Amino acid sequence: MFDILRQYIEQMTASALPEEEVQLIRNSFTEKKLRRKQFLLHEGTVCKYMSFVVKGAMRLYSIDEKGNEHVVRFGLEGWWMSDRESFTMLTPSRYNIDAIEDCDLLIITNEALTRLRHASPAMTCLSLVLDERHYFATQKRIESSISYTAEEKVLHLMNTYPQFLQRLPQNMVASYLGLTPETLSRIRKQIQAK
Amino acid sequence: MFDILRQYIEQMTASALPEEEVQLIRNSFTEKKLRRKQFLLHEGTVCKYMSFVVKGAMRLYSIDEKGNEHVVRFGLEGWWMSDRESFTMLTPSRYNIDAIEDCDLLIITNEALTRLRHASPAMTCLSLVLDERHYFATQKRIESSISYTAEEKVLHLMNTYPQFLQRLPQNMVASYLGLTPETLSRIRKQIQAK
DNA sequence: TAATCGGGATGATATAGATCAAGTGAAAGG
DNA sequence: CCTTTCACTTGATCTATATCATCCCGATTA
Repeated sequence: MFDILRQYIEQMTASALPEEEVQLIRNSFTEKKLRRKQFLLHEGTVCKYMSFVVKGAMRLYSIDEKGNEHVVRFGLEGWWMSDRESFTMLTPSRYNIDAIEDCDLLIITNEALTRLRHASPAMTCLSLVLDERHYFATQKRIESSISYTAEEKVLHLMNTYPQFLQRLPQNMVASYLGLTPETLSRIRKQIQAK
Repeated sequence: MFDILRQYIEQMTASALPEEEVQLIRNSFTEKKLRRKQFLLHEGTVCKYMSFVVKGAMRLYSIDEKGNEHVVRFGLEGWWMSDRESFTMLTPSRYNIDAIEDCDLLIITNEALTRLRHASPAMTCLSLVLDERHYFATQKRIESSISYTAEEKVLHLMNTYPQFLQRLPQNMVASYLGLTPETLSRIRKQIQAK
């Protein structure tokens, strides 16, 4: 399980990890399995773990006063999941994280991550690279949410993350796009027809 | 002008800058004044500068095929402005940045910033702090854009950035929220009536 | 003193997308 | 194996917001 993370880090930082650093990193993470529908984070609690998704699919979502769920983000293989604000600031989260499919995770506490960042140059580098990519991706997502029609949003998603529509429940993808499931269903049909 | 940046850095990193580092930082930035409606970045060109807004107001926006402008982000005093993806990757930008009011800026090139980050611990720390804050802020903005009604979006903006509605043209704020100027105008009236 | 212009307000109307409701098929769970 | 649930589709209707068209006002500019 850890080998996947190791490969991932070497790829993202474009450098081989010295054996010493591999051990350091390995010892900082814990394996965790989550069954479908199990929670990694409950609203109102502090997000104790940052988790690396080795296998499976997760989502981070909020629930409004009317009880509607709003999917803010998905996590598939090779993605990180946590409510970063809660994780970093140790404040109670307004979000939930649960497993959409059975998951294999590698989790790390805030404390361990902080220590690791100081001890491992590769982890420092990884953080920078990920923050940068996240910045680019969210800017595009914001732009699409303020400028695009529903159909454009779906087409854009099909280009950016084609896996989402193939793999994840459509009602969750609809929520992620800020649409209703009915609208997403109709628009897909419409797109298909071309 | 530079003193503002210095204070800002000391505040954000919660530590006093040694004089040597102050000089290093000062020498990395250039002063630039921009008159209202002048551009810092034109779509199709590479974003050469990251700029710190000492005074004034700017916006980063895209233009769609129909010629509509979409404001992705504003920059007021104490904010940074650039198309980070273009700035970092040296790729042509799809965005424009121009001045909404006359601006005083401190600008830095990618090369100088990279050098500075290596030479100045404070700048390294600043980058981390800013990335983190940006992460928190964009997650909330995405959540609001997928979950809120128009009225909720306006109320949320009034809580988060009350300056925007007082200081910036309403049509630009509407665009930032993904609404039409007419809708924003009506909703404000409606909110006022309570 | 106009004449112009850009931002904002407001009314009338149109429409994209939401909501409500029903039916279907597949899969989860006892 | 049944049966209960859930995701998805489709149709009918509703409504929030967009669009279109004027009008207004204050700030430039001629």
